[in-house]
Amino acid sequence: MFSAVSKSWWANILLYGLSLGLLLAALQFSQYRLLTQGNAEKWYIGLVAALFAAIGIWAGKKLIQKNDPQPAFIVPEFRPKEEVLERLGITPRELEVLEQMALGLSNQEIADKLFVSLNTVKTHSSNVFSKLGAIRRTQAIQRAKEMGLIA
Amino acid sequence: MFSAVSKSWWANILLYGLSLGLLLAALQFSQYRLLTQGNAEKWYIGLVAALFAAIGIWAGKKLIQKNDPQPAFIVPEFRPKEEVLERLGITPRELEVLEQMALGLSNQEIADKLFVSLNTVKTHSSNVFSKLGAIRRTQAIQRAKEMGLIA
DNA sequence: CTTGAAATCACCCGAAAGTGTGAGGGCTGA
DNA sequence: TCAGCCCTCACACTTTCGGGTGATTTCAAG
Repeated sequence: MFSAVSKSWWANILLYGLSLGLLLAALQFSQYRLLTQGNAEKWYIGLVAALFAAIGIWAGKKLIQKNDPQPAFIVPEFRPKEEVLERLGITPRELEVLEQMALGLSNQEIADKLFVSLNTVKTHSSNVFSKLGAIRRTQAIQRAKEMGLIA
Repeated sequence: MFSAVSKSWWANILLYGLSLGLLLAALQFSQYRLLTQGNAEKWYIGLVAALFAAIGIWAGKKLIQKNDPQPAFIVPEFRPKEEVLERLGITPRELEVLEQMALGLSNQEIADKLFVSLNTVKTHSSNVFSKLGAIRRTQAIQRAKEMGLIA
């Protein structure tokens, strides 16, 4: 995720630099044609200014959009924070139960989905609660979300 | 909310136009001083281009930040989607109960917090469940979140 | 081989959640 | 004034949760 953001960012920087370079080149080229006509300078300067303001707006827009970590449609791929899991001693199975809980499933439904008994799910969820310092499943979900354990 | 956005937007347009005008004026003024020095034009043009690119980026940034409702760090201020609330017929009080539920509070705690009886909270939550098509509070929370009703 | 963590399951019991029904008061628009 | 919505509360009932305790199995590390 971090590398992806950096990559987009550098791509935009390069893109912006490239566009700026190209425009400067075009500018250099047309300079000799226009400057010979005498009083065209003020229009020329104005045009350049407007053009670069426009490209600036465009570039700024692009940069901001990429810097914002909330694209929401590109890659919502979620990864639970391993360090928190280890610190709290939450096992993989317990995390699975926690995830299903957050989806709004009952213990019985989780049991069916994970092919274990209802009692097993209860045990797992009880362990999760104590490890999260929660006394209700809604509380556990809330805490897990703000800790980055579940999406 | 809508009027505020429009206001900010127009303020930015005005600000940008003003800056552009000032720069053009400064440009006009310095033109006669610099152009007399002969080969200063290319540097001059480049400076103008860079300057306007910079101001363009700044303006674009400002405009985007105001237009984009997802800045994430500037204003986390959350607003439930009114159209969804109306479509489902969820009343203000029901939404309040829903929000407290999502924070992991029990019905009794919600009752204490909102200064109503436990039975009242139960009634509200029952109504919320049926309106959201949920049969459990965790499910209701999940649905409400993906519908943008709660944070 | 022993020890321990993880996963599995069972039973009991109290607390919380959720359902259904009924009802009264306040406010508003027809 | 009256229908309709909202908020409020009650009570009985069923279901689900959550805590506590204990047990078995598997598997990997010591």
